[in-house]
Parts: sequence; C-alpha cells; structure tokens
Amino acid sequence: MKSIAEYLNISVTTVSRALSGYDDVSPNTRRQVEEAVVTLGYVPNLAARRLVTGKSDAIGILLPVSYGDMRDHFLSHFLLHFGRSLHSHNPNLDLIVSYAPEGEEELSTYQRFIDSQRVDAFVVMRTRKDDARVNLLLENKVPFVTHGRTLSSEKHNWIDTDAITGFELATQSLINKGHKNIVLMNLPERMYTSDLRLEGYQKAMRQAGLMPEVYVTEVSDNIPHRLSLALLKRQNAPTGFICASDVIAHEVVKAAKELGIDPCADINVIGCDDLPVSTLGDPTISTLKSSFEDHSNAIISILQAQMNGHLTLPRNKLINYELIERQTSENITIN
Amino acid sequence: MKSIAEYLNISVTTVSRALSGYDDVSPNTRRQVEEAVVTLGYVPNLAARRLVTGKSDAIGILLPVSYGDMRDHFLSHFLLHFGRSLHSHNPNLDLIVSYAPEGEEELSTYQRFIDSQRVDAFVVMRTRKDDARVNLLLENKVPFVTHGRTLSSEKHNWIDTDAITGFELATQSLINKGHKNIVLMNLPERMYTSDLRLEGYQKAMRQAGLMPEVYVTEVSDNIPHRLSLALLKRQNAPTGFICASDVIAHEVVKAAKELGIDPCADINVIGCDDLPVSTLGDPTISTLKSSFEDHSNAIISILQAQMNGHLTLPRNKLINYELIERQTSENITIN
DNA sequence: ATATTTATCCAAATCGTTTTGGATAGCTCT
DNA sequence: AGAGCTATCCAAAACGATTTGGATAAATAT
Repeated sequence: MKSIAEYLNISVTTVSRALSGYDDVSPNTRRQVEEAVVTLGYVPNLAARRLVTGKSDAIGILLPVSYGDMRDHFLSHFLLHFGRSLHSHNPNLDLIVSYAPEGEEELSTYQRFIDSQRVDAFVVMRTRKDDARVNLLLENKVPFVTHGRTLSSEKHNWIDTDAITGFELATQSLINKGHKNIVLMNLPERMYTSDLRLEGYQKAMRQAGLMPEVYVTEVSDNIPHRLSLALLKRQNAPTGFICASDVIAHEVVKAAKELGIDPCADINVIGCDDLPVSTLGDPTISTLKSSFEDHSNAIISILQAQMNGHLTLPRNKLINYELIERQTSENITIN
Repeated sequence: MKSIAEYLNISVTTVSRALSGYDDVSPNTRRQVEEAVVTLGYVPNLAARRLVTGKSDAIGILLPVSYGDMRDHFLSHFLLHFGRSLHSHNPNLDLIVSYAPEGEEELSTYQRFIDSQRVDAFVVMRTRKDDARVNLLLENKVPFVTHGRTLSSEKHNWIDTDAITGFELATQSLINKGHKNIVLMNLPERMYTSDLRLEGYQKAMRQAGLMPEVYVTEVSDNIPHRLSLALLKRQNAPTGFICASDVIAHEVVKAAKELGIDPCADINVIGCDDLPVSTLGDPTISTLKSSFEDHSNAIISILQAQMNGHLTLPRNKLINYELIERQTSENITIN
C-alpha cells in the first residue's frame, strides 16, 4: 500500500480510502489507484487490517466430534456443504474449523477462541436443550447461530429443521398405509431436536388413536442393531419404524434381513437426513430430507446480518423436511 | 500485555520476552508475569502477533470439490480426521478450509491465499500427474504437502498410499482364489494414483500370466453402474473386480444383484478406501484400507518440520494399504 | 469582496505484538 | 582499581493497514 502511494505520489490514507470506497476521493485518483493495484499486484495484509479493525473476517465452527464419532455422516457432509456455501457467498470470509467435543474442555476451547478474536462469529452444531455454549457466547456478546434450537431459543439466533411437522408427516404416511404398530427410534433426549421429533410422532399417533412406542438409542455401533433385532423378534412386532437417523434406519433394515423379514414388504422404515447410506444400500431407504443448501444459506444470511450490526432481535429459520419415499416405504399390506 | 506491564511495573518488552521463553528474564519476574497472565486473564492478540511475525499459525486446505462432488465421501471424512489430528497435535494451529475446484479459478484462488498470507502452509488434495498447483506453490516458496504424488514428486513434500503394492496385493488375493478373469475398474488417468494402481494390478496379473483388462470410470452417478451391468451381462463375464473406490465396488455389487448374480458366491469384488458404504451395505464389501490417522500424522509432521525450517530436502511418506476381507471376497469356486 | 460550502487530500495516531540495540548494575578476574 | 562478564531489563522501531481530525483550494452563496 505504501508502494502504491509512492508510485502515484499520493498519501497512504488516500489509497486506503480509495480502496475502501469512501466518497472523499476523486473518481480520477480512485481509478489510478485501482490500476496501480493491478499493475503492482497489491494484496492487502490481513493481519494488519485485522489488528486495526478488530474484525477477523472469519467464521468459526468447533466440531462436537470426539474420536468415536469420526465416522459421523451428518457433520462431515454438512461441513463440506456449509464451507462451499460460505465460500460462494463471500470468498473473503475464512472458515476456521476446530474441535471442541462435548465435555470438560468444550467451554474453555470456545473461550480461547473468543478471547483471541480468531473469528467474528460461530456456528454452533448439535445443540443440547440446556447448552452452556449458548450462554458463554451470549455473555461474551459474540455473534453466533446455532444449528438446532435450545430451551432458551428466544435469546439467540438459530436455524433448525421443522422436526415436529416432519416427523408428524412421516408417521402419518405410515398410518395411511395401514400400520397400527409404529415405533419411534429416537436419539438421546439431551438434544432438543429429539424432543421435537418425539412431539411430531406423538401428535400423529394420537390423532390416529394409536399407542406411541418410543425407544432411545445412540447412532453408534451395535446398540440400534440389537434393539432392532429384539423388536422384530418379539410376539407383537412393530411393522412401522420411524428412525431419527438414516443410520438407525439402516440397522433396522439389516436386522430385518437377518431375520428373514422383507424390509419393504413386511415392514416399512423411514429414516432421517438423506445421508448417502440411504441411497447406497439395498433396499434404498425412505427418509426425511432437508436441504443442506437451505441450512447453509439460512445460517449465512443470519450471520452476515448480525456481523453487520443489522440485527437487534434474534432471528431464526425453520427448514422444512421433505419425505422422500424409497423402497422401504413401498406399499404393503398389513394383516 | 500493556496492562500486565503496568500491573507489575515492568516494560512490555520484558512481558513479551518472559512469555516467549527468552533467557534474559529472571526466574522471579517470569513467575510474576505468568501469575499476572492468569489473574488478569490475558490472551494474546493474534492479529498483532501475525502482523509482526509474518506467520499466520494456520494451515490451509483448498478443497477441490465442485457442486457435483458434494457427496464426496473420501474428502469429507478425510477432512474431519485431518482437522482432529491437527487440533490434537497443536491446538493453536488453525485449520482454514476453503474451496478451489479444478478449473479456471483454481490457481487464482491459491494465489490469493498465498498473497494475503492467510496461511503458513497448504495441504494439497487430489493431485494430478502434472499439477499446476504444485508449481505455483514451489515458485512462491510456500510450505506444502501434497496428498498424492505428482510427476515432479522429487521436488516437493508428499504423502501417498502405496498404491502399487496395495493393488498388487488385492489382485493377488483374487488370483489365489482361482479367478482368471479379473478386471480393474480404475479412476481417470488424470490423477497419478490411477497410474500406480494400474501398475500394481498389472504386475500381479503379469506374474500370474493373466490378461489385464482395465476400465476407466468416474465415481459419479450411473457411469460405473452401466459399466458394471455391461461387463456382467457379456458372454465371458469377469468374476473378479478390483475397484479404485468403494463407491464403484458398491455399484458392481448392485448391478450383480440386479442381474441375479450373487455378489459373494458368483463373483468377488474388492474396493478401496474403507468408506462407510463398504460396511453399511449388504453384503459388506472387501476393501483396501489405509488409516486416516496415518495420513494425517504424516502430513502434519512433514508440515511442522518444514514450517520450522528444519527441512532442506523434500520429504515423503508411503502409507500401507491393508486388505480388509469382507463378504464380497469370501471363498468361491471358479469353474 | 467576503463568507460558506464542497471536493479532495493527508499527517499522525492507533491497533498489540515482536525485535533490535543498547543500558545498567553487580560480579569476577587480573 | 579498572576491565570484562553476566544477568536483567527496557525504549523505540518496526509490522501494514484504518481512522481521526483537520488542511487546502476551488466553487458557491451572501
């Protein structure tokens, strides 16, 4: 920048103001500066800019994955999509990815990030009902959006899938096919979304005068598999399975096949998230899909509004689920 | 930092030197400074530090994914693992993720990153045989490691899977089972790794006096599926399939099932990368696995050595493939 | 003709560190 | 006692941008 100033015999101030679009620089000099930028190949030094402005032009995302979760499907795909959206939206915004698994060091990791002003804003994934990260960020007055609601949603920005409507829809669709015995295989209640999914499921069941039956399982390892086997083997086995993740749905299908039960003709299974596993497997698995694109765009637009100070009240956005019917919810006959 | 200096009645210089571990500060003052850091809750301002040192304490990874690849399995999982390894190795190193799909803007994106000194080093994914990114980074003297070799590998740091040995091993294992008719379903030759995989396959086939037969396909959509159908339907159909990706292997299995061919008893299929798809499907798919952990650690250790200036000559590391035998390479009888 | 406004420019301060190049005082050694 | 060390400290100059608070000259208004 100094070299541009010398090259054009003007002051550094003017160069800076010309490039920042101030209106107290003549059209003529502005043009000259712009030309000089090209010929001299000037690229601003981010550290200097960040030092003086106090902004880092970066978004942080502290992944809540510990070692056991490393095959997490949702997060890794979401990350890829979010990064791409952010980049296409504003290539000058950096995405800084780091790790803060739920537990002891989670909050201190956030605190370090905040204190060092590494990022201007956060995206908080996998929100819990009562989420300490939210309080920490609110106290520090750092812009952020959560992916998922919390019990104090009215105090912060969030986006979320419309889990109630989505799971009501899915349950409804199985009810319409004549299923009487429909179970919900839900994720742990720690996450708020589990409550909402449960609510949607219960709503549909209640309306149809059916008895809700709910199980809670982690996505990992063989818990969902063992649970599926037990359910399918029992006397009055359920014929409809609403699953909080495609991975769980996949386990139900696998268990059914092991027991000689046709996962399409004898039972129906609906998963959630439209992960690759739901189309790659045989049979293909019906699922509740919400667009990563929509998630990312919603987050980014809220974030930008807040970073520009346009936001006084918290904003939020519900993303619709769409029921994708695949082989595991083909028509069947219930006796 | 100024507040610490005032608090202890010493100079800012001394505070800085105390914290940076210089030996011209007395043990006593050093202790006092350290205590003051805690009581005053001091956290260094990264922008200021970066401005003066010229280092950014960040690693950049510019993902070569365009919209069609968004379901890329390898990259998204690799990213998650690499990030975690980097973080556990040095939590103060940021990982900056951005996007530079192969094409027009690829190099200019790299150039912008280099010029703005956003990162100290790059990880370059999906290397091509003749990779312009490598030249650009070499010219700019920026530390980097490629994930995959190039034709000018001797000039830069790289890590790679030992594709020759791995694919030789996989091919060998099918030969040992009695297969005569083994095809390689390879990825496009643009990437160097395709050549090496081919070489390993050919080596094993030559040694056994068998005729190599190679097809090239992208991972995407229905190309591998159509190819599989055509191969399985023909007169003298192959019984062994070595696939450059689990996704391709999965398509072979799917095509076989569609044609009433048992993907375990009638043919054998071996994939590559040990992606979730290979264990989630039915049948489970045999695969060549290399540990993400090993990849990440190798990259990080080379990167750190180079960033510390310890490196004069380029370094590299070959990661072994391990053949994971699953249902698609169970014993079969070849007529 | 003088006062006021407008359009354009810039010197200097600032952001919070690190680094440079001594300064000082107390010891040790002849 | 004076020279040479050693241990400890620090003032000031960077780093490269933005922002503040005018300065200047030309145009306009009174």
